[in-house]
Amino acid sequence: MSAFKAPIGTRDVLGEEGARFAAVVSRFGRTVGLFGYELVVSPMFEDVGVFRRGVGEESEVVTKEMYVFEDKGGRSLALRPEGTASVVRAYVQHRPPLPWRCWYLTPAFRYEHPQAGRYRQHHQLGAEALGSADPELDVEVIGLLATFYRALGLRRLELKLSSMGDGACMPAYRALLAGYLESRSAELCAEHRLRYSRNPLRVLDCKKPECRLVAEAAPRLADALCGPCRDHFGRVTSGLDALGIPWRHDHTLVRGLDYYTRTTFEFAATALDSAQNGLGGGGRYDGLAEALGGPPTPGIGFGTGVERILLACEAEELADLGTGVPQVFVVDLLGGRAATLLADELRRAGVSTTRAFDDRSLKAQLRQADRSGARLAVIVGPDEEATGTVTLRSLRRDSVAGPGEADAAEGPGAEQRRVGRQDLLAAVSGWLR
RNA sequence: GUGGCCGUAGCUCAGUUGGUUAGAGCGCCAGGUUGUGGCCCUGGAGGUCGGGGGUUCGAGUCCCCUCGGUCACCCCA
Repeated sequence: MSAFKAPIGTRDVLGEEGARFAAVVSRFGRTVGLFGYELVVSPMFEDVGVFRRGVGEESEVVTKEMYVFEDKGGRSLALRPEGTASVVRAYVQHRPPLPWRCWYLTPAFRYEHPQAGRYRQHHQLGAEALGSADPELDVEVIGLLATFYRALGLRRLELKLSSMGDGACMPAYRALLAGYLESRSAELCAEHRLRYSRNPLRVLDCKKPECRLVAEAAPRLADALCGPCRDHFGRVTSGLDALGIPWRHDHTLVRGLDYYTRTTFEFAATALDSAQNGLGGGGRYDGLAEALGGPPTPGIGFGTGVERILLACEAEELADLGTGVPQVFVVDLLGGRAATLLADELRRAGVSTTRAFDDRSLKAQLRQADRSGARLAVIVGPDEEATGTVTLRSLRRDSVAGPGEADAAEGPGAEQRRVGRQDLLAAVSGWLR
């Protein structure tokens, strides 16, 4: 096969799916607008250090999944594997007034073996809020994501919540856990027997039965939290309760990115039976700005995958995401220029309009009009031209109501009628109402 | 990175122990209607059977390699 295909793990979104993709994005835009977040656009590639130091040297994403390349100037760059590190880098560079609350849509690249709901390029919608350590901000950000999912009509969701502690209690817990694991290291699975000391937290969500057994009895982070972290977590959960957002404390929620402190959360779609049912997640990253060379600045945010959302909507059979079908289809038997002008007039008036090209037969144009999903055809041919009129024809089963003369041959209740050329807009908008 | 399953028209698939010019449905295009879509009828276009090599008189069918898809592990959106 000599024709090119999209690279492995990537895909083209078009047709019906394109309409749903656009609907998801626009609904996110509406939601963040409701919350007063501003759009931030940052580059799709960054100095590789942004991710190494931001996401974490030890993380799976950085160690094995990054697309790293050298440009012609010898700079070492990486395609962004996620959104947060870039946004925080932009914050450090521009220092916008705090609190800075923003949102984005970005492709994300990870070199992984593709499978259901997982691609080498996927798309994330995200929001970040920097400059406040107030737990009410955590509640707002999680609430924003919940509001968005609700706006899409998603119902079968589970919110998992945890706390990663902070600079005071996390290192102590890590040491405590490492000590515990050492005492039972012989019982761990082959992989973790050798690597538990490098990142003890990973053992907690290892799926191997032997590790699970050891993890059951391990000291819990929730019990090791310092006072301030415990208070913070309590304020977050009570805030979610107050907003009526159900949640579940998940001790095994150890998110893969190293920058998280305190609150971490993840929404899973229970309607999805595939292995990848995580819709979106995030957390607080109070040390991230500093790690990227900026002033200490607390922050919290999330990313959510558009492809996963689309899968979840499909699983919950949410058909009504609003497709981009036009309202009017102009049929032109005069060679095509008349359609250009009529479509322009309708579009200027805010009526979404499409038309045919290549001067096809009336039959062919109407067939195309039917398929387009438009409600109404506006037909111009020699007869209309001679009489200064246009013909409005219903493309549905209903008849053409409103102003204008019913087609003499069809009588009242006809599915098409003639109106004066100058009455086009009034007749069309009357009909579409 | 590891493993299971699968690659025949745009899509979903059929193709008998290897045997003539590779089929169907849907979709697309045209006609049946001197200006009327949806339903129906008729016709048409569209395939180097993923690619390469091998076995054979002969390969969509058998063997090897390779590329791709899919699902799972790992990890994550």
